[in-house]
Amino acid sequence: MAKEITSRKENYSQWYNDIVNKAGLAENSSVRGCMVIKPYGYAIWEKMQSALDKMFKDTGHENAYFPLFIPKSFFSKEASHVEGFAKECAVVTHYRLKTSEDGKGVIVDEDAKLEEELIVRPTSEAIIWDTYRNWIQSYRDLPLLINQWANVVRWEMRTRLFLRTTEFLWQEGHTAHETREEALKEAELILNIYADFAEKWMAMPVLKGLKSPNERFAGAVETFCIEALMQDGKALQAGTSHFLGQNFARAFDVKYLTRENKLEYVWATSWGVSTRLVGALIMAHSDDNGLVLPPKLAPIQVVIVPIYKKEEQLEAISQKAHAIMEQLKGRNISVKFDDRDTYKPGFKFAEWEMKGVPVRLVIGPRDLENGTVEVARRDTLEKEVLKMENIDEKIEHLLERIQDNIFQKAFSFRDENTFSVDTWDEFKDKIEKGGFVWAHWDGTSETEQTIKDETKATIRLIPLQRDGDTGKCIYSGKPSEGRVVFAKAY
RNA sequence: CGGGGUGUGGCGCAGUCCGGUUAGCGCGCUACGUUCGGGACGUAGAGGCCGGGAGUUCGAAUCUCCCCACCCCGACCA
Repeated sequence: MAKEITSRKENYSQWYNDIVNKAGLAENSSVRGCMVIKPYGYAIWEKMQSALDKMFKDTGHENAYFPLFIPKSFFSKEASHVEGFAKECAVVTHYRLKTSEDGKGVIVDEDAKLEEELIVRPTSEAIIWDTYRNWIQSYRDLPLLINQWANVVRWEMRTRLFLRTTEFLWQEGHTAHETREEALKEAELILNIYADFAEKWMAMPVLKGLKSPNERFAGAVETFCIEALMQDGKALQAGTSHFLGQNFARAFDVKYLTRENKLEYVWATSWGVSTRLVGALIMAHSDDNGLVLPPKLAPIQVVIVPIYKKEEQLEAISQKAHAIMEQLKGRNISVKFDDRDTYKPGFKFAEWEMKGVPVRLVIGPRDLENGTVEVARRDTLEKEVLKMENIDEKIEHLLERIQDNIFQKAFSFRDENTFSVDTWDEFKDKIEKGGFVWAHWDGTSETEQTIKDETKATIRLIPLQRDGDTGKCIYSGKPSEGRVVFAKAY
């Protein structure tokens, strides 16, 4: 039929595109590389936002908003930061248009050239640290714990809906602290929040770790990350939390008076997750029938489809449906009654399946007679007929089981696709097939780069605790302090 | 930036080689009726500067030249 999607086996990236398209999450816009996030996709992002926002606030962070534009000179104050982002910055050079000579269009007014060009933020460290200089004077102003929800622009060469777009939405936290230890603790706190969010809300298991110098954020001393495994065996960086040391404080001259009345540079962190998480969510759970959403992030958790022949039947069913809706809303379950009479039930089943609604209730004449309702779950596609009594409680439990089940499924998948190897041949073989590959590495950038050139695999993370499992680097044979996780990545 | 490809109703395409009345098809859309426990059907409709410009010709979606845009594959990346 027209609505069918490509199978994962046939063409994984086409499958992904089909889901984004047919579930109505997003579409390409007229602007190259930029997407339009459609209402259903945006609703998922809003659910993510509200959960994360609460977690940030519960740990003492406040929201603020900084400008979209960054003066070029600010941007260049931190050397490695510029180097990392310079290649992908959009630059504003003029502030006015005028009608063209032939009167048919508009052109840039060359007389309206900006004295100093503005960079469209690829991230906000520069403008924020320039501001923090004025906000921070003494240890009493610390810690400064700020987050902002914003859009950023990185001029990417190749884009994919949600996973990599020129403009994307994210949150970026920027904190300032008295001590190195405190800043490190903050970076790890956020890392744990990200991991918790991924596992408890997105039902997506993640590994936590440290980035190698090659993969580290431009301007950071350490980058912590969470990494998830997608169904095609590729890794996806789902969130990063950076310990910035005093790099930005030095670059922007942000000093504070210590308790001992001495001037010191402050210690910093920054951290972010983006709309890329929506892409991760899709690739973590969905199947060949469409999107599969974890109940906790599903904009619609339960859909009710009526089956009827005559108008009177619909009326009786509507009554039942509305009663159920009231009960479910009382338990904070979002529910939609799909009483459109322009589509047949079969069509609606397929459509809600495509959109990943976790639970579908079907009420028809038979159910009215028997006091039952048909309950179908999206994750397993199983159907059962339940008595109407305590239906709200049953559904609440079912949603919990679904949340749990899709996490377990993703967890087993990762488990089955995680390997530990000791030889170069084994390494190449496993990397080729996909998955996380634990292997010894000599700790040098050169080796990492060579491995990347030869296999396209990168070090996704270095585990936080290295358990003394020393060995020999799979590539160079030199000593290794412990295994690190390699994978091909998005 | 290299290499390949494609531009035709909202979407997916045919037609282009070999020029010829009114540019087709499927899906979707609108109205009405019949249907309704896994993607319904009938009837009647609406919807096109055939990517843009310049040529050749009695005549161009079709031939020639020049632009433009987008997609795929590589180098870069949350």
